[in-house]
Amino acid sequence: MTEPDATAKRKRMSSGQRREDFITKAIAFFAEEGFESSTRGLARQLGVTQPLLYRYFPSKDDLILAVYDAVYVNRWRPEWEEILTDRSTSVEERLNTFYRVYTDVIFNREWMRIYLFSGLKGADINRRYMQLVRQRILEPIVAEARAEFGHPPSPATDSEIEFAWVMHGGIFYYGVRDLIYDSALETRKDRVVADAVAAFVAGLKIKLAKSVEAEHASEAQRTD
Amino acid sequence: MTEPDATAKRKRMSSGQRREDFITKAIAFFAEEGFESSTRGLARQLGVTQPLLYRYFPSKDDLILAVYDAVYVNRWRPEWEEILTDRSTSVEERLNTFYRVYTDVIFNREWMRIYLFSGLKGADINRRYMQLVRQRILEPIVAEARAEFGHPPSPATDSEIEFAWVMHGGIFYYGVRDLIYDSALETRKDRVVADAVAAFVAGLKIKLAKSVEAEHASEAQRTD
DNA sequence: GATTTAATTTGTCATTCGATAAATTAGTAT
DNA sequence: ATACTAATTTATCGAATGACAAATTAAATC
Repeated sequence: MTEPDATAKRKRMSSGQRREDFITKAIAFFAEEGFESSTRGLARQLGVTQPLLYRYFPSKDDLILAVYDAVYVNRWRPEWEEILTDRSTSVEERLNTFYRVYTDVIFNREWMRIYLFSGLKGADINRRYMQLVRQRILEPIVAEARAEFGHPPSPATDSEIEFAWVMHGGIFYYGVRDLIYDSALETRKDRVVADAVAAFVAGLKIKLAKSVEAEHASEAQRTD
Repeated sequence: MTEPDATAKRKRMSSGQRREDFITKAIAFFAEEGFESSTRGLARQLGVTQPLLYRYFPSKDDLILAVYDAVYVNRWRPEWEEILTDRSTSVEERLNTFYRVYTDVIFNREWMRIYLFSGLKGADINRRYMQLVRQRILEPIVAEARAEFGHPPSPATDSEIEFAWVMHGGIFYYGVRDLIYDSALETRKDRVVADAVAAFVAGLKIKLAKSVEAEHASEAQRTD
């Protein structure tokens, strides 16, 4: 439709290339139209007939699983975890660096809409993804902050992780507002992230200090 | 299915009652199954035949519009805005009170899933809702904070509103994690809100002070 | 109890859906 | 050029979809 289709009939791709092409374009298609959209509509965008899809994927659901894999698994960068634990800079700086590169990956219409659609279709995939975020991102963040603030390295409490989740979710939701609703006011992403990170770091410092206080108090009078 | 259907054939509702009943149950149905689900499936849950729906709503889309109205318009409470501007207590306390009652309304699976589904179906309704949140909730919050911190009452900057959005979005996303993904760690809602609010208030105080600094500096040397 | 009104169901339509089988055709090896 | 292989299309199935028209039936009115 938009493309002039240079080689009028550019048929016969190799099996591997075609499969990759299908997945790439299926991501774009499902991101816009949702997973309930027809395989015929997808085939139209692929410039191919609908039954051909079934030579590469046994069923529509299998194609969707391949899409999940391409988005959630393949786009995850192990370096992210290294950024957060590199103690040559402050936690605040590391958080800014991390969210800069992390949002470079997830702040695009495709990723976000696939994420939202998949979450509504069935919570499992998103739950798994959120567990990954928790273990690989939020737990290290809290642990590193504890260390920097001079607290003993005990496992993060649920309440602390949840506090990190609120920052993370706030930044994520900023992306949703910007990329899905075109409603972001401040478009300088790095500035929004910097403000959120600064508030989180300062907030966590206070929160950790308070929990130490509370612990001392309860230790003194043996009360919960 | 779950209900034993007490009055085996409880037919003939009044037009008004039936319409209300349809909308109420359509909210629950579409929240679970999505707006693409069939009118026959909905009719089954209503204990009624499918064509009857078309005596009350000209089309499926009209029914969906009625659902939007019931969720977004009818559940909005004007008192919310009063809570935020009641200067007999601190801004932090007001924010805690507000988010307590606000989340009492929107933190339920139905509301949240309808919100997410409608946002993916077409951004308009959600954009309108977000504009309402901005004008009636976030603008007042920033204005009240400015006043409490002794700043002159100038209109909130985009960056300040965005900062408030990040708190709001963080709290919202906490609800999503809790109610849609069953993945909230800290289930004491009020505690999560209190932490988020405290970090926001402290963060905004610093942010406002910084922007005053920057303004003075630029005034002194006539530079942007 | 007969009549009227309006709520509800039965029956049906043209489309669209995911999926399969069989026919075709492009590219490669001989 | 011929034969073979694999990519792709054509044709088609049964089920499900939104919507409409006509028949039915419960409840209100007389």
